[in-house]
Amino acid sequence: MTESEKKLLEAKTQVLKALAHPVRLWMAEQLAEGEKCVCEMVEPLGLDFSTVSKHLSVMKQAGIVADDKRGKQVFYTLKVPCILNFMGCVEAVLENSAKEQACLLGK
Amino acid sequence: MTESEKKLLEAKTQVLKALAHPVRLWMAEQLAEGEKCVCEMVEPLGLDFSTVSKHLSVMKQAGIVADDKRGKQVFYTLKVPCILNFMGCVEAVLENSAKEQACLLGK
DNA sequence: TGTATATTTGGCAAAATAGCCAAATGATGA
DNA sequence: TCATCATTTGGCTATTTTGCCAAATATACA
Repeated sequence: MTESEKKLLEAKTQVLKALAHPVRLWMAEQLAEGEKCVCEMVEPLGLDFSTVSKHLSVMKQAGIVADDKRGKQVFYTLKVPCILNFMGCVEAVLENSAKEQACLLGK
Repeated sequence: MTESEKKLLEAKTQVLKALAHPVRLWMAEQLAEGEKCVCEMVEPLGLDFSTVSKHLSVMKQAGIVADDKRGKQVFYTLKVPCILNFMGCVEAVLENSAKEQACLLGK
């Protein structure tokens, strides 16, 4: 593996990591429906404001979301909706696993 | 957020986490080209046999690979090729970020 | 200018993850 | 059966990630 292949791999990984957390995945799903400000996400998540902000900054760093400051609030949008197409695949994995589980139990 | 929504979110996250590591992503890409035994991946990665095995077990647990023991070797296959469609989206994110970076530097 | 509101940043402790080594398991063939 | 090879598991430390608190920033408005 060359150094540049390694670099590319790390870069891709960073994007994946930005989604690979329950809070951030939830945020991505929320943002898929339209922009939201930080304050709108704090309460449903039941987390500290600073924690929510940090999660959003991880996603921003990864290039998945964009922020837009308007007045006192900051609105986030999903930059790459194709990310959510992927969730169909992830759900297929889960259904598959559930089926296998059921099959094992049936024996 | 209900308890079952939380459960679903965690399950999806587990699938994403299984890909969100350079070593595991590399493995997934390799397996996309066809089955491989553990021993074939150890050397290119330059990691301990046990480390490679553990990474594969994370992916197996997540339901994205299957293992098949034949003789002394264990062969792994990618169960869900749609996972790699997603990488197109991830690459789009990276290109986007690169473009923005270039734009900022150009100013 | 001062105050209140929304958000980010720095710092810290707790939890999760990664990778190595050594030991255990499992299959093959002498 | 014994020795060997491929792999997995257990256990340990080092690193990374998470989430809270407190403090800093930024904006609007009195």
